[in-house]
Amino acid sequence: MASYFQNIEEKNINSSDILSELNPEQQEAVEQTEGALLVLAGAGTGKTRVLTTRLAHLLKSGVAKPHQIMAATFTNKAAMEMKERVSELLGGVPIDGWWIGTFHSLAARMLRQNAEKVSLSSNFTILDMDDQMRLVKQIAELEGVDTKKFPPRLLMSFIDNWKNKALLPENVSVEDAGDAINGKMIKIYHLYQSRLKSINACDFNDLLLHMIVILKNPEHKDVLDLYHDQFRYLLIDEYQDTNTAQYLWLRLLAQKNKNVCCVGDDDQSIYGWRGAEVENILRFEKDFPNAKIVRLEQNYRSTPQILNAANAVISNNRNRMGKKLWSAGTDGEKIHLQGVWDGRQEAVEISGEIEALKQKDVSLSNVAILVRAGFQTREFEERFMTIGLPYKVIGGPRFYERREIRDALAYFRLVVQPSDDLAFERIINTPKRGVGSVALRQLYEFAREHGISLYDSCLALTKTTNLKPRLRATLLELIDNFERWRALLSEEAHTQTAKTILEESGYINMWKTDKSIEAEGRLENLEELTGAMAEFENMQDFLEHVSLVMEVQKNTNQAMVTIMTLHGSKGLEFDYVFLPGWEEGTFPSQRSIDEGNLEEERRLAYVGLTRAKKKLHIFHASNRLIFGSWKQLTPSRFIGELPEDIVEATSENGFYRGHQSCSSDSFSINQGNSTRAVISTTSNSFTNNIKGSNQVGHRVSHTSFGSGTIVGIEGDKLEVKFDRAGRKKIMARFVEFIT
DNA sequence: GTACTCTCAGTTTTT
DNA sequence: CTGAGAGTAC
Repeated sequence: MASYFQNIEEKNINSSDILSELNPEQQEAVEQTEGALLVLAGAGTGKTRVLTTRLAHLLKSGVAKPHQIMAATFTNKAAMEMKERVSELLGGVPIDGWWIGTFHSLAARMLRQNAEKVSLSSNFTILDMDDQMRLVKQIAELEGVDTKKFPPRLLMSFIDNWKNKALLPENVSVEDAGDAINGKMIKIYHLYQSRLKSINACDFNDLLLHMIVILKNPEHKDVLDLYHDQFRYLLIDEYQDTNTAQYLWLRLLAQKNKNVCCVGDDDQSIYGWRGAEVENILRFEKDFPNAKIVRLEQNYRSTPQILNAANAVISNNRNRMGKKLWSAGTDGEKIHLQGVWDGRQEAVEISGEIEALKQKDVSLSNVAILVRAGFQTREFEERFMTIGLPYKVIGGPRFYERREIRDALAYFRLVVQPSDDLAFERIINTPKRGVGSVALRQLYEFAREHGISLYDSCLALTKTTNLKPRLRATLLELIDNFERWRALLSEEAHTQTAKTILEESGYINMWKTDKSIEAEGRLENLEELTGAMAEFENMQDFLEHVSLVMEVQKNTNQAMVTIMTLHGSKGLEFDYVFLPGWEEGTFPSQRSIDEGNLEEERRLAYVGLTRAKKKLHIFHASNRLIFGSWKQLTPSRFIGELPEDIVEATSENGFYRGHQSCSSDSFSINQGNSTRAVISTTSNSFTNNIKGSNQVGHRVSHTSFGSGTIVGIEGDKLEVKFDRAGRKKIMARFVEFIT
């Protein structure tokens, strides 16, 4: 560790150089190195920068050595950026091994050092959501719970909520559990936890939870003492997003030295549903009586118009600490507000705007589309694909969640960790080798009876004659393979072994012989997987990375439009930001309206608005296809909260003007057992929903009506007789119904 | 044990 | 509309 310190000394950088770029308030926050400090800062005020600079300053001024500082962030991206920036500030020192990372990765690292204290071994597996669901489902079924009525998702959400609050099964009060799942939920939680231990695994929340248990246990006071001695300084980003478990963990670590620096913004608290407690920010002064609070309100990111809009919207929230962002800038364009007919037109208009920006030599990497929910990205993807506009969807279907990747990982996991029953189950019959549900049940029963893992059951049963000869031979071969692969792992490069495993298990071949279109892509993904592995020293490290970092870094130099959720956009900024789908039910989402959780939703709007540096475009559609049926929508209440004088509203097709909700341009149809409709073929936003040729007698299908037959053509109008009664609402503007 | 067809429920947001 | 899971026929 001393070598890091020397490196920093050798670099010829002054403390004052580090600080020179900051304003007085920011400097104050950076320079106070002793005691507790809360930086309350609005969007775009450089709060993360303060945190990063403070870290560099602690090192540069010689107050601390790298391993004495722990910096926690919520996303891997934020952690990586912090590392890069710190390294840069210190003149390019290597930052490997420093305690900068996400809450989960830091806790995981600690837990590996202490796993045996919660009866795990240090090579425990970290389960992903899919594994968690399958596990809880199995348990529920064994307990006779109807998993149709109580889906695993729901069961898991009970457990997650308790874990977010740092409640162990024995601490969940009966009142807390209520009569959840007929009073069985606590028992399921108990069983879930013991099952995790028996397969030597943790879920995400356990990483923190186990550490809290250890640090709180007087028997392990030595562990707490050790960390107290080591971590002299704690730095926490996005403090408003901490849940109770994270809060307790931090407090345990901080209680001796009390050198804590948190930065946060109560207006950007958007993770309440994940257990985040904004109260943690409010409680800060109580937890650390001499805490100093620095407020940052000068925004360096956005134009006055954008700030104005953000301030206006967020001021409708009652429950906030209150702060008002200001900017020294004066120039800026009005906010562009546009109503469109439907989701398709929304995509068309936005792609048009982006093309226009491109004409003006704006780099596409400065443009983002921020949506409320993942499904909204689809319409844009289709449009961008059609017109060939480069784009990337962040947080879409994730690399490590793809089927082939999860299968491959299950093989690797089982090699490293034979007790991983979930991995075993996943690959035992993939590729198909005649070990179906019957065989699996037999293994299961044996495993339960003897309290051992499925792999060990395999091992034991193949030594007996209890299995059918064919099955026995198959399993023997498989075990033999696994033992060999495990041995290989310590002999040769892990990337080589990985390839061998996929090859010899027949997995690669399974996709090579698959005739479906995706097969080729899957093989490419597998290549990419083994490629990504090379960056890690061994298989164990790689698997850890995979479970904590779901995203794979794709380095591409092409500038692309970013499409992502509002949640994913926190902490980022773009020159041009498009905010589609500002309708009641879309944003704010129906769920948050139903649950009366509009303040968090409004904070989300605030986050979205404040991502923009130069210009904001807000869109809302009158009609949207939801679950395959058309729904009419009214503009979001948040639109009404924008100050009129900074908004420039435009509309296409003349069906929407200004801030009022759009008129009812639709009606429902239901005429016996079939529907006849005349459809205008010149209206592209409607006829794009029709598939088929335009000749009398030909069949067509419509996204809303289903299929029908063309009975007449006149000019640009088609008369179609649909097979069944239309039960959907349709736009009267483009369709007339024949009575 | 596998492959195909049918029904039904589901859309927030994520480490 | 789509995907998962169940049910059915080989």
